[in-house]
Amino acid sequence: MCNIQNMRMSEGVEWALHTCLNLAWVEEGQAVPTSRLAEVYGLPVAYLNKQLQALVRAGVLRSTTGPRGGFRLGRDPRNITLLDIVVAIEGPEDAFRCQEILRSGPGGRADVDYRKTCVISRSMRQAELAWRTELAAQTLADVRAAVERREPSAPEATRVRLGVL
Amino acid sequence: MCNIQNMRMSEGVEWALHTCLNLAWVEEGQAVPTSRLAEVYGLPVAYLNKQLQALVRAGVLRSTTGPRGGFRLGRDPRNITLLDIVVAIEGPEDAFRCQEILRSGPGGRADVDYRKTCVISRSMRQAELAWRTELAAQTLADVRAAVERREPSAPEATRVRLGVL
DNA sequence: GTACGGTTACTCGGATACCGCATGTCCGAGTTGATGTGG
DNA sequence: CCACATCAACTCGGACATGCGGTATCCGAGTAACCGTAC
Repeated sequence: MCNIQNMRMSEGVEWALHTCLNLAWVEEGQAVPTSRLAEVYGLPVAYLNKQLQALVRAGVLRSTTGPRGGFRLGRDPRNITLLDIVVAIEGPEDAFRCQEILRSGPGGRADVDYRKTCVISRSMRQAELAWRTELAAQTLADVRAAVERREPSAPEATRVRLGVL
Repeated sequence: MCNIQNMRMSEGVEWALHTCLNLAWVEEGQAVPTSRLAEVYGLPVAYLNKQLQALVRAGVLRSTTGPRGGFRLGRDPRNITLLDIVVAIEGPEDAFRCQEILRSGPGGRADVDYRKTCVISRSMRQAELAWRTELAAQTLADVRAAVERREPSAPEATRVRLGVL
């Protein structure tokens, strides 16, 4: 009896992050199909496609159909934060959803927004805000630069692996 | 097609937080059974009991069986942080689980811990650390004091409602 | 050689199954308090 | 009146169902490139 598995982020987030990073090394105008992107890490093609669709809806990626089609970044990597990618996959909702159980409690009032007044709710929101702030501070360009600093061959190697160039 | 529901924290966390706060107003030595605690917010008794069991295992609460039995705080409210309660319910695992997909990627090595080297993984961990730090900074005593400041009648009202005193 | 139309192959996109975990429920073990009886 | 043994009720604790949402898959719509043909 060990419930050590709750509150798990979708594994699609990890796929999305790495895939976006790879796309950040592709020169502008080039599109890469899902099959190539999935091949890099041996991911299930159809499911990765589904995740990328969410990124397109969020504006992080742009898609093109037909031959030579595929995905590319939707805007400059300096304007794409890690939070953008996480939110695109996981949704904008907080992990902690205040159900406002105080309303069912003693002296609960229907006209009060307990999400704002409840001390506990405020603390939880504040913590999540710190998390979001941290993620929003890191752009895709930052991550790309950090990786290049350690592995200068990464850009070239990635382009070759993706079949562009 | 709107997946706006992922990464949800168990609703039991909210129950646990409010219940622990209520118990923080009970004078030491008194135990309150699940039925009373659930009654306050109209929660399902058996399921709340299950959550409280997790808190007992974590040392946040102590339990007593038999008549006059029930739950009480396991230690001083100043030594119980919101993080303690959240971890007790959700488990110690991070929300973002690095699957180390880099290992399956180009040049992936079996002897490397990508949880530490992967730049993306590090960023995600750093963000979660900020979240944890924020939660660990708030003790149950802090929350109790904050509520009392706004509603001075809360301690007495809670004790009455719980049937103690 | 060039322009154009048809064909083909390739891509994304959303609709559709499957499965695991969180949710919800139940009954049994243990303990305490009460009660009745005997001294 | 007091001590003790028995009884009964109450509590937690873990084992057992269930439903929903994430995971995984598939096929169809649309498009761009290619190729062959005609000029």
